[in-house]
Formats: sequence, C-alpha cells, structure tokens
Amino acid sequence: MQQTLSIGELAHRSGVAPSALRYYERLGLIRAGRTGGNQRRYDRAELRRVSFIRIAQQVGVSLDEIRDALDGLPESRTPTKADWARLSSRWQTKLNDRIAFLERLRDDLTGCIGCGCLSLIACRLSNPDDELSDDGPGPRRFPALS
Amino acid sequence: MQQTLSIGELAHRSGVAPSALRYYERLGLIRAGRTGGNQRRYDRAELRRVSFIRIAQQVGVSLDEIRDALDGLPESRTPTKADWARLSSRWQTKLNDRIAFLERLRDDLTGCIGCGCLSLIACRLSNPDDELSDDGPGPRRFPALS
DNA sequence: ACTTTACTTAAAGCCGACTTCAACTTGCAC
DNA sequence: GTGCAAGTTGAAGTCGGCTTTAAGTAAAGT
Repeated sequence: MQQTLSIGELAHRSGVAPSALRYYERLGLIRAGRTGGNQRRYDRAELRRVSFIRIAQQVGVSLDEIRDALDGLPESRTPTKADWARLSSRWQTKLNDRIAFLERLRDDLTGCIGCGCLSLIACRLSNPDDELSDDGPGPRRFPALS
Repeated sequence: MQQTLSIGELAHRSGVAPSALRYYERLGLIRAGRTGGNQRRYDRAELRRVSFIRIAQQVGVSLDEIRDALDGLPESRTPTKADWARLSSRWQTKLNDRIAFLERLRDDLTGCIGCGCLSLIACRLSNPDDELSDDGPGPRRFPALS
C-alpha cells in the first residue's frame, strides 16, 4: 500500500504539471516529504490541496491569497471535510460578486444592442456622433473592473 | 470647436493611461492623427473604440482578439451604432459561457459545502481520507478553465 | 519671451504564473 | 548491474498588458 505519490503521479492525478507543483511548493502552497535520494513524495492529502488551488484559481484568486487561505488549515492533523468547506465558503462571496458583475455587463450589453442607445459604449462615455459635447469634464471612468 | 483630443485628454476621458493608449496604438487597436509637432490628436470617435476595448477586456477578451474584432469596422466612415452593436453581440456568447461556467462552479461549491460531500475538492479527484483508493488511474483533470 | 506642463521615442522593467534549460542523480525493470 | 525514464536544482525565458525611464521636443499660460 503506497501512501505517497511521486511528483509525476501527483501531476497525473491532479492534471497539474510537475513544474507547477514545484512552483507551488516554492510558494508554500503545498508540502512534500523526501526519499533518501531527495525525490519528493506527496501525502495523498496533498492531492486535495492541489484541487483546492485549481478551483480557487478558477474563482479568480491569486496564488498569494490561496496560500494565505491554506495557512488557515490545521498543520497538526489532516484537514477534515469541515476544514475544506470553511475555506471554500470564503470564495463564495468573491464568486458571487464576479458573477453579478458579469451579469450586469451582459444585461447592459443586451440593452445596448437591443435599444440602439449603445449605453455602454457610447452613452456612458460620450455623446452620439451627431451631438458634440462642450468642453466640460465628461465622465471619466468605467465601473469597477471585476 | 475642438474636434480632436490630445493623448492626455483622451486618457482623462477614458480612464486609460497615456502609456496604455500608446500601447494600443502600437498594437493597431486605435489610430491617431498628428500635429505639426508630431503630437497625437485623436478623433472623438476613438473614445468609443477605447470604451469598446475596455469593455471587451472585462468580458475576458485578449487585445489580439479585440484588434481582430475592431478590424471588422468600416475604415471609410465613422462607425455607426449598428456597427458597434454588431461587434458587441459577438462577445455576448463568450460572456454567457463565462457566466455559466462560474455559476456551475458556484453551485458545485454550494452543494459541496452544504452536503459535506466535498464534491469538487474531494470526490471529483480522490477518495475521502478514510478510503484509500487502489492504484488505478483516478480522475485527472478539472473541467475546462473558463 | 519665458516657463511650465504635456508630449515624443525606444528600450527596459514589472507582475503573475508558470515553463524550459542544462547538467546531473535516482529508482525501478529486466 | 545496467539502461533508461523520471526526478533534482537554480537560473533564465515566456506571455500579456502595461509602466517606467531617459533624453529630448511641443504647446500653452502669463
């Protein structure tokens, strides 16, 4: 019964390249034991960490933030389901915000195309071609970027 | 009546830094005339191009793809509302796909946290802590990244 | 006229997230 | 016990999207 995985095995199971796994280790996101010959051996629990990392990335979280989150896991014991659930819930808000932002963008875009007012592209920023604005300071910024 | 904008004015109105505007020009996303002294002067219509670029970026489109899209605009005349609407509609599918992807992720995450099965983090990839899998090739990949 | 602010360029730098390279060592199969 | 795939390292490279720098020119206010 092999309790540990080589870097190649972990890469294969997680879909993450070995070079990326070494990179994650350098950043302190995952940990590995070593054989007598200095090769990495991963506990099976690391597979879950890697999964967590990839999911968080899809949510739009940076590796730095992911590291901070993972630092919240207990070191002494293998993380439980509750531990993971607690961490995951932290991204939900972020995910919801991101979805809301994109939905708003979509709706604006739909409205824009449908009504011909070009709300996003034109109205928010400048006047239509045939109505030059005076020199007063027009609107300057777009809504928050994500 | 000033029909053109200096780079600083365009930057101010669009919320995009002058350096970024010069960069966009190098990539062929926007165009500028020149004064006798070689300074850029932008037609007001360029403001709309810049808006389009920023919106497309928020949708997740790369500058290269944006350039390709903008190449679809008529060169001879100032683009009309219909021209812009046609381009914008091209991103809608992309935007919808992205939203759908994130919603799926959110729902999986919600289910995961609610039911304790850790569907995303654990089940999709490996067995729970107390059930070691055999050596057979487990699942390897995550769902498509956006 | 003069001063200040805005603009010009090419080239280099930066950031995040990796990948690639080169030179070398381990570990497993036969 | 040998051959070869798989692993090791630090350093450098890549890519997208800009920003910064340096050295100089133009335009605008007074």
